[in-house]
Amino acid sequence: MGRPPSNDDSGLKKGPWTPEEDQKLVKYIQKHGHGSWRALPKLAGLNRCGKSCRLRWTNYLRPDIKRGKFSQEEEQTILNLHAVLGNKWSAIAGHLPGRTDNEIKNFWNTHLKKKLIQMGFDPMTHRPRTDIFSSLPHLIALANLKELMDHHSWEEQAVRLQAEAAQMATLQCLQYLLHPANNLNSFSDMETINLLNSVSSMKDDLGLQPVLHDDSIPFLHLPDLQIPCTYQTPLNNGNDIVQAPPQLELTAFSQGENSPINSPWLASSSSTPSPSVAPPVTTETSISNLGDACSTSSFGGAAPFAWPELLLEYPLFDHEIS
DNA sequence: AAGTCTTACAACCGCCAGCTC
DNA sequence: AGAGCTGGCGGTTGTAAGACT
Repeated sequence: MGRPPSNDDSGLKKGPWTPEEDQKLVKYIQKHGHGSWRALPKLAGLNRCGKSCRLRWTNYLRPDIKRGKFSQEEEQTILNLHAVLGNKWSAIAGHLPGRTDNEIKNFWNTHLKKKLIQMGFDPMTHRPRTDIFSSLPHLIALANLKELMDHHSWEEQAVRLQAEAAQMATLQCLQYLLHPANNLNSFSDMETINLLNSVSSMKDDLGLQPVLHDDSIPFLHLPDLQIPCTYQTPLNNGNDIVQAPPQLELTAFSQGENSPINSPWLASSSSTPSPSVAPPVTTETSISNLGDACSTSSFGGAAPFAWPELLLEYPLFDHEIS
């Protein structure tokens, strides 16, 4: 791996390091310390620039470097720290003894970033992406197809895929709404509309039939979770849609329950219509048994994850998507 | 078996902050 | 004050190795 040996304009060697060069560098630093990196190459008998020597030492040759695969614990630490620190690789590396910023950066770019995207989270904000609902069934179907083909009929596969996609999308939707950063009162009209459209199109894409609730409420019926949605769209009536926001009402029901379960969260989350917005966005959300929903779904458990403001849980796939 | 695509990661590049003179 | 130097950092590149067709 790496690059072919080459020399820059000043005749200094570039590209991958040979074992002999490594040996010279290690020997010199062990005996004298690195001192001035600029002066080191000449003193150590290397035809390299000081910067190249420093990188080779700090990223590869340093004796305290831990090599090999990242453990689950390290992976979780990186996720947690990245949510707080962002791409501050050196700061993250400071919390992982023996790991270099370069190694963590590479691991992030090749593994964790993709993993978050596949789970439907924005790797930069660590928040659920609201634009992925329509593609979820496809993603999950790809992940499950091979395994399922070995054991089930196409009809069974279709039913299971629909259920899993619906659960996943629902959980992400609810987690997004639950996140304190998504202050429901501060939802922009377009965000709310997009969210509703996502839920609505998800329902359509999955072929789930709405069940009428109270004769008027489109009721998205999911295997473990039920979400009644009342909304008015597009409400434009010839006016700008932005001036006529929809009304969103989401209530989570636990499996087997006929009525929503009261939760402390509900009391603190009910929004009061803001007088400054006319007509106001009125959004009420109650969530219960989110943990149950996780455990009864096929996500394979949940791993604790620290949002900057709150400890939430990322539902983890029990399988890799390739 | 051969060609193509994807993944992993070492190494490079450019920018910037801090220090010295 | 500001020019030059140095080291550190994050982003990007290039390619070997493995996977896939």
